[in-house]
Amino acid sequence: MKLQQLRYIWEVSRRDLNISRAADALHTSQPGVSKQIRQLENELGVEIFTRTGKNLSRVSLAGQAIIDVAGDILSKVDQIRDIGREHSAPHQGSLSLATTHTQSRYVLPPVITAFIEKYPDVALHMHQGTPMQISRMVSEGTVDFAIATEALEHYSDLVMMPCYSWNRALLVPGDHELAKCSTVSLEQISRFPIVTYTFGFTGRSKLDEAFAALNLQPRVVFTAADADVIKTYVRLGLGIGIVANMAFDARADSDLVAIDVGHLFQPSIAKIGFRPDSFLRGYMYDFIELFAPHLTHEVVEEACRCRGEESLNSLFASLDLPII
Amino acid sequence: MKLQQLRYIWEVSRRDLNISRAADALHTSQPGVSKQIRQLENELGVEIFTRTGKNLSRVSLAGQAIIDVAGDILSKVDQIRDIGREHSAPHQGSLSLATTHTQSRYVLPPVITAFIEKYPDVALHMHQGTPMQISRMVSEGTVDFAIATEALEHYSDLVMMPCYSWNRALLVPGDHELAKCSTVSLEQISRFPIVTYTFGFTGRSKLDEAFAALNLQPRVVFTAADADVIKTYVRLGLGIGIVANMAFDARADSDLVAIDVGHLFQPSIAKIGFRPDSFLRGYMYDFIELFAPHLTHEVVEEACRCRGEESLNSLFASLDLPII
DNA sequence: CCCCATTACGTAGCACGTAACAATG
DNA sequence: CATTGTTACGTGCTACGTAATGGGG
Repeated sequence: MKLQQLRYIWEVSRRDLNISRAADALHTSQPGVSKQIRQLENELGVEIFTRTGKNLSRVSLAGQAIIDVAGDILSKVDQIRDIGREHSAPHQGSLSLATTHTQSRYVLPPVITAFIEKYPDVALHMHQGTPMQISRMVSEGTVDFAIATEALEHYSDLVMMPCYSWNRALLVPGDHELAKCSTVSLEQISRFPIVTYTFGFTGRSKLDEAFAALNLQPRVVFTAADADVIKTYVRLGLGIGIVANMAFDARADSDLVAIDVGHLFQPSIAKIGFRPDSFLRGYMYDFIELFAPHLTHEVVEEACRCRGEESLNSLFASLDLPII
Repeated sequence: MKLQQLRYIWEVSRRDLNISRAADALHTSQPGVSKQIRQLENELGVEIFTRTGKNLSRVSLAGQAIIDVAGDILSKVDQIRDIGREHSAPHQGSLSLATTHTQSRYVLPPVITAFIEKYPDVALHMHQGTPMQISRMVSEGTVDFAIATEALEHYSDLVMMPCYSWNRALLVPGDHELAKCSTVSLEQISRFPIVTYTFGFTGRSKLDEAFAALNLQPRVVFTAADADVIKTYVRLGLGIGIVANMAFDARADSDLVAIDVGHLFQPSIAKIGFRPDSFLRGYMYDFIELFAPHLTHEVVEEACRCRGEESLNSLFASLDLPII
């Protein structure tokens, strides 16, 4: 058994059982891949892929188990490479994030600035996507970290750490009748058409819960995945906006009035998540700490060790989060 | 990076950093090992072993991390081999157990008999040792299973499942004054010299606790690691014996009288433990079920999935164990 | 007829073994 | 001087690439 062979079956299973495409992706010849797979199957005495005629049709039962373990092995091989790099060139490497619009547009810029100043030789890759997309990316190992408020729970195999707590702001045009109110109630809000996030984005669920609890039916006339679009339609007078409070920029949005409505909704918690079996480079720990100062190197390591849900929760129960 | 290289550094670190001995163990030449290690170090850009002159003196910081991951990889490679065997020859393979004397002498014989009848082609390896020794063996992967009452807790990285609950019997010679009592108290027992297990063996701790709770100081005049020795000294009249009740054989020990003292002590629970990352062959599931019928294939798989202590406990809380 | 996997075959690289060498106690 | 790791060198295996072959849809 050779690492190449594991890499081959892994890639073939990823590429819809197409050996040719897998060979391309691996920068090698297709007969070579074919032969190595056969050799591995011979050595193990079991078919990994079942063939119909000349094509691979599906993964055998044993094959699936083998490929899963092969995936573990390959990720651990990468881990060893990272350990080497960490000790030979601690300030070089790459860091890839997957985040939502809210994070990358309003929260991350100062963090990224500080990071690239400290680590100019670390190549930064940022991927934006829906909460579900970014969860999948980190779960599959495409990126190192995911940062989001929603959907990270769906992948239970991730380590998730709370970063900060935030709540909402009500945005109205300067000439709106609510503009002079320093505080508003849910009843008042529900009288106006509302522009806010699409379901599944940026804590939308907590918003719905608050109205439902009072048996109010808010008239949501427009939903978008990000606050920039929401603000645009608030400016057009389509309705009043409810956005994450970090999305209001006093300077750039001086034509709008923001009214804090944190007392009306449950706070949401933004989290950072990563695979528990990944090796974290030194600069990755630093990135986390830049983003969430309470998540020091030690706390993160402790969180990695906690496999169970409960022990993780108890670890963070005592910490008080920054509130934005 | 090649699997061989990982095997080499792993073996060298196991063999006290002696490349020559590692090469012997690996059935290859010593220069080959030396060269491959250097190549790996080159590729990773980091020294795995620090050398003083010509000898390897110790493992570097990065080296230790690398070796640990290499160990994981190698065990997963074995796992893949096992998956292959499981599907090509499900009734062939090997099963190695580490158990205490109590288990192997009194509890396991019928289980083993049934097992080898069902799986004549599975090579069975049994290792006997102290609770600490067998815990270490299973933790290091030397054996597949450990079966014991004590010490398995010390290795928290193991999956441990309760098998049966047992308590103690008092053994006295036929002419002893307690021989006619159908039931005895701790006070009565504490009046006589006692022969029982050495500390750390076969539930000895529960025994001490029971006396301590009543502020009694039993006169333990002789301790042994197994019931056979204890019975021998009871026969010699050195004292009365307290042993696990499964250690009394009505036929072979007809010269002794056994008095059940289960009401005087907390019951002990015998457990089976294995590494959570090991691949269990089909016959291994069957072995477990032969030994502890409530531990079916499904229950064991469920237990493997539970990483946390708590979730494991809650899984078994509802099961009622066989009582011996 | 195109796509795709397998077989055939030649080559280049490399892992491994033998032998010689160096350093350490 | 015994033990141990490294360097030097030759060889045999094999992984891989090119080319040819064969099935399926």
